[in-house]
Amino acid sequence: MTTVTRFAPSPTGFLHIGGARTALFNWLYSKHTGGTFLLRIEDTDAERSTQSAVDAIFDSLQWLGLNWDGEVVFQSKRAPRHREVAEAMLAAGTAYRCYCSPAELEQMREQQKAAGVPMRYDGRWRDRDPSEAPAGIKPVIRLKAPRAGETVIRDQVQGDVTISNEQLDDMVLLRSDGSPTYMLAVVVDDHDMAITHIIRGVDHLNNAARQMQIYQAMNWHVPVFAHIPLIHGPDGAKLSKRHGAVGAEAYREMGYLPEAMRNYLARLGWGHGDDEIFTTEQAVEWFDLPQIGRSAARFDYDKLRSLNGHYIQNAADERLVALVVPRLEAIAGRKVTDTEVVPLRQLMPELKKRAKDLNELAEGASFLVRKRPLDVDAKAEAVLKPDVRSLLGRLTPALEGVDGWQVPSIEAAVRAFAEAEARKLGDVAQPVRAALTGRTTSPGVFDVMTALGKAETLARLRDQAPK
RNA sequence: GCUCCCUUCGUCUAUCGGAAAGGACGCCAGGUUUUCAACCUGGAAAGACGGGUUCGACUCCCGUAGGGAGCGCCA
Repeated sequence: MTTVTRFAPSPTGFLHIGGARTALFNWLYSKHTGGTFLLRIEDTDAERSTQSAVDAIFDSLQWLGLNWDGEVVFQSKRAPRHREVAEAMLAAGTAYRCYCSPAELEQMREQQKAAGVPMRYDGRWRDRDPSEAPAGIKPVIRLKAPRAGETVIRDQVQGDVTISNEQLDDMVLLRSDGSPTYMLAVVVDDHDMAITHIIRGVDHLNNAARQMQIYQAMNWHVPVFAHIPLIHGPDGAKLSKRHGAVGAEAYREMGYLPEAMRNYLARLGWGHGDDEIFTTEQAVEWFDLPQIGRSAARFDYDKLRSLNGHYIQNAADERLVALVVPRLEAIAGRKVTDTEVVPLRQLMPELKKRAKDLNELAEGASFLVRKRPLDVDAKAEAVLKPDVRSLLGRLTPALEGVDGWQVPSIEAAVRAFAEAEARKLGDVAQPVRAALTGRTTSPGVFDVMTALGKAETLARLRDQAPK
């Protein structure tokens, strides 16, 4: 049997980072088993669903490289089929009409709460004759759930979870306006889409029991369940807006590489021995359901950044150049010219060692596109003391005579200068860095000087030398 | 309130009845260096608590505490 997995988000906002991981796990499992990965948009809540959220989901999944197979299924378009199943259940006697008003149900719940008993629909219309139906009330259709026995979910992650059927009430399948509820819709869609494995967050674990009752009522084959733990914020609390970036697209903006996200997310709640850094191909090869942990994991930015730094270091220079140029343009407030891209490309091997995200990479390269006189940050300013500035003043003439302007010739000249000044090389190099980049961190100064060219180098040095 | 789930270094995790409880991030120290970074070496750091079961428990069972999820004509 080939496996069919699915990712089924509701389009009520951006793609949550937990949702991204759920999608990743489904994707990995389908690839691992050579199966199919489907996407279904659960947009039955017309009130909260938006087109922009749908677009954001597509966009984020594509960015993460989690491509789905076949056509996207929109749940809202399947309402007639959901209704059809509800009618079939009615006909089969596994569902019934309930004429309770919302107010009546509210009252019932309050009484139950006051009495300290579980809040559940008491089944008052379960065996009542429809002829007793009050006029003017449009009924809902409820599942005639088994009242005795128990429902056990054989979960690949959580193990066997047994829930007494007494805990489960007769849930609404079809609302009074004829629209299907989520519970009905998921089951019907998963069945119709021939989903074999349902991998989703544990927040659906309790739902799984109710859904199983629908499968059983319809005599449908029950798919394999795997309920994965949730991701919490760094503080251990449920991930929410106040944690900042919770949408996948925010991570793209923050300069994370999709392969780093995949690696990090895969490692959150799943593991393969001591392996920390692995390719997506390896993840596909190794991924399996039983290896998924049962406890919630906290989102650790430091570890993500560390991984991202690793992937940046190993990324092709050309790719990084392309990713960084727009960010450089944002910093410079103008287009980056083709001639400026040349030194950027040249310095990329050194630049990328010093960045944990694309924004840091752009910041590190920004001296290449900044105009003179350079803005100098506080740390660099601290380096440029008066005596250091006069030192730079003396260095400039020494550099003017350098022929060839390549690393060896520049280095020879600077070393000779340092020696003549009875200074260590570092005493000269650090001020030069500060003057040329306005920062205290950069690639090697000789590389920077070569990239900048002789004229620009001398000009920037003179800018910082005493007048 | 009721039901279900979870609990190993600060964080992510390995362990699947017998190990000095391993790795990674972060942190600290050292090395290298032209600064920072990268890189290399070393270090501190964990089985929530209490009972069992067993010759022997991080591993199995029970309880307590803490955390999470669910209990809608939301998804």
